[in-house]
Amino acid sequence: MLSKSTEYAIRALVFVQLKNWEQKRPGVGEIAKEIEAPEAYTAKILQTLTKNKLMDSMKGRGGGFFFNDNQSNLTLYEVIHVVEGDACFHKCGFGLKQCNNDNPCPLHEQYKIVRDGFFEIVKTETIRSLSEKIKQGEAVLNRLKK
Amino acid sequence: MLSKSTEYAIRALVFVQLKNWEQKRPGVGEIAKEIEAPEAYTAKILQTLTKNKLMDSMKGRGGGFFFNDNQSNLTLYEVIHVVEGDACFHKCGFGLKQCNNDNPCPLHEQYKIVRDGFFEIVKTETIRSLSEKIKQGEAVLNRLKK
DNA sequence: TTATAAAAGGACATTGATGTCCTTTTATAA
DNA sequence: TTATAAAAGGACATCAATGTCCTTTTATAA
Ligand code: FES
Ligand code: FES
Repeated sequence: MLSKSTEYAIRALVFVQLKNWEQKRPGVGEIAKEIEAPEAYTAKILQTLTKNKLMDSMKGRGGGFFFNDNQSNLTLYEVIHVVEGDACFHKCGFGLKQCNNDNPCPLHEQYKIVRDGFFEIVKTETIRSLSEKIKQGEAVLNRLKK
Repeated sequence: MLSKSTEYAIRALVFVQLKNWEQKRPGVGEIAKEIEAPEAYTAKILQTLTKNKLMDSMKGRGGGFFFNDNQSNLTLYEVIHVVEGDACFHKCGFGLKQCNNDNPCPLHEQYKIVRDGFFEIVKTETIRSLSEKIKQGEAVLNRLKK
């Protein structure tokens, strides 16, 4: 399971993408409200994302968050990697110090399949691909009452 | 990913099963050492397990932990349920308040497959099935140097 | 019957994830 | 040029998971 911070990060990035498509650059307050996260905490997460160049930002009047052309097609994996690290893709499901094909724990064969399946998802899906589903009305960004 | 407590619990139960097959009832110290967990913390987890009747114990000289006949074929799911709850089998992978087939988040279709796959594993595998693999030498319980 | 060994249980400590608040920096509008 | 609005950043607060310590209860061996 992803950490709360990572979930916030992904939803924030998707919202920024959607807004960017409308030629807008949302700010912390607007983003926090949309993703239903505390504003100050959201600010920290956005800071991490921009510091790691997953997204860009502008200070001052009319500022906000946005993607530049280098940052299109950001995979979920890259976000996870930056926000919580990628331990979950290597970890032994049974709790051994390292997962090891040649000296497996009794869950290894089955666990590896789900773990690798999740890895495949986050390497394939991008902020853009998720945003497109939402734009097309095939999925939702939040459960806020209209 | 399972919590550390759950991992300790599962490995502890497997060790108890293996020892029971040798007509022995291990104590906290022996269990903690085998699963490479702090002794006092292990004691707490074992307490939770016995309080919830996943395992039995005897106090006093010659005491220790063991399974009785009602407790054979304990699924990993039951252990997870008792130790950390089963939120991870229901949670939305994108962080929405609830996962909902009819109003899906943009990760829903793919995530559900992985989540349900893991659920299937923990509903199928039991403390006994894992222990058997170890007994047969097909898998290991720890990475302790011999 | 008593000493001992073991689990049970209560209280507290540490740590990392999450969350808050306030100050500093910077870009823009007036 | 100055006031303002916005992100960046530092310091601190809270909470749950993890971990520790000590006392109480209980079963058994001597
Ligand atoms: S060794 Fe446990 S999952 Fe690979
Ligand atoms: S709604 Fe997100 S996983 Fe089902």
